[in-house]
Amino acid sequence: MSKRYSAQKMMIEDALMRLDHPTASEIYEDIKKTYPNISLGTVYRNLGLMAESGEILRITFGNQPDRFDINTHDHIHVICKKCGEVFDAEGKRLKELIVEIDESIEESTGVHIENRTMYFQGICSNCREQS
Amino acid sequence: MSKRYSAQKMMIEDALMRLDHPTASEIYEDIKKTYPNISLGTVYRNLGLMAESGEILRITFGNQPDRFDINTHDHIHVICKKCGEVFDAEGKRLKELIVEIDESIEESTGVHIENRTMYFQGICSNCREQS
DNA sequence: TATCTAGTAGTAATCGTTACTATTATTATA
DNA sequence: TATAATAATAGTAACGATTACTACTAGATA
Repeated sequence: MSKRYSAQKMMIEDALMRLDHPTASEIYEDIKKTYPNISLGTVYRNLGLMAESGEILRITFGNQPDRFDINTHDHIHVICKKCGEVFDAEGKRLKELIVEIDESIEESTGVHIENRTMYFQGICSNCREQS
Repeated sequence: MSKRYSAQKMMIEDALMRLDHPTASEIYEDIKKTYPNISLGTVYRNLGLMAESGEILRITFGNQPDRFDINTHDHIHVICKKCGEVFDAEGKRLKELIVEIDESIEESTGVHIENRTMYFQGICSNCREQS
C-alpha cells in the first residue's frame, strides 16, 4: 500500500515546474522528447492522483482541456483571449470580495457555498499594445 | 439566407421553457416523448445557434455536459452538490462585487477583463434539512 | 533470491459534441 | 398552383479529452 518512487511521476513533476499551466498532453509531449516511451495514460493517472491529494491544482477552463498548476496557493486564473497566456491573480482584497460574494449568494439562494469555480478572460497588456 | 420556421426549433424553445437549466440530451429525451424522430444533432445545432445569437445562455459546469438557460438576464449559477439542482443568484450588490473583482484583477495582472465564468457549489437548504 | 504488488505502456472504450451527407420541407418565384 | 432554390433535418460517422483495462515491469519486502 505504500507509495513507490516512479521515474515517470518525477518527470511529470519536473514538467509541471518548467511549463506554465500545462495541459496533460503538453506535459506528455514535453516528456516524450527525452523519454519517448512515456504513456499518455500514465500522465493522466499521475496528474489525477496528484490533484486529488492536493499536491497540484486542476484548472478547468470551460470546454477546453484541463490544465494543471504546481502553485496550490489560493489564486484566480485569467486567460488572454488573444495569446492564450494564463495569468495568476491574488491578494487580500480579492479574497475579501469572494467571501462577500459567497455571503450574498447564500443569502439570496439559501445554498451554503463550499466551492467556487471562476476564471476570467480578456486581453493582456502585451496583446493590447499590438493593435 | 433568411431563417426558416422549423417545428423542431419551436419544440426546443418549448422544452427550454419547461425544463430547468437542461442539458442538450435532457431536451432531446424530453422532445422524443412526443416526437420520437427528433435528432440529437438537431438539438445541438439549434442550441448552439440560439446561444450564439444571444437568444439563450450556454452554461458550462466544469467537465459536466453544458446546460442551457432561457433566462439571458445577467445572473450567477449555484449548484447543490447533493441534489444537483441549479439555483439562480442575482442582485445589485452581487453585480457591484463582480465589477470590483474585475478591477482588482486588471490592476494586478494588466489584463483587461471582457468575460468571466463563474459558478458556485454547495448544499441547498432542502438537502441540509435532510441530515 | 523469490515473492508481492504498485506502477507502467499500450490500447480500447466512453462521453459530450461536432461534422458530414443524403433527404425533407419551407419559402420565394414563374 | 407548380416549381425551383436552399434552409434545416435525420441519421450516422468522426473527434478530442479522458478513463478503463490488461498484460507486463520493476521496486520493495521477507
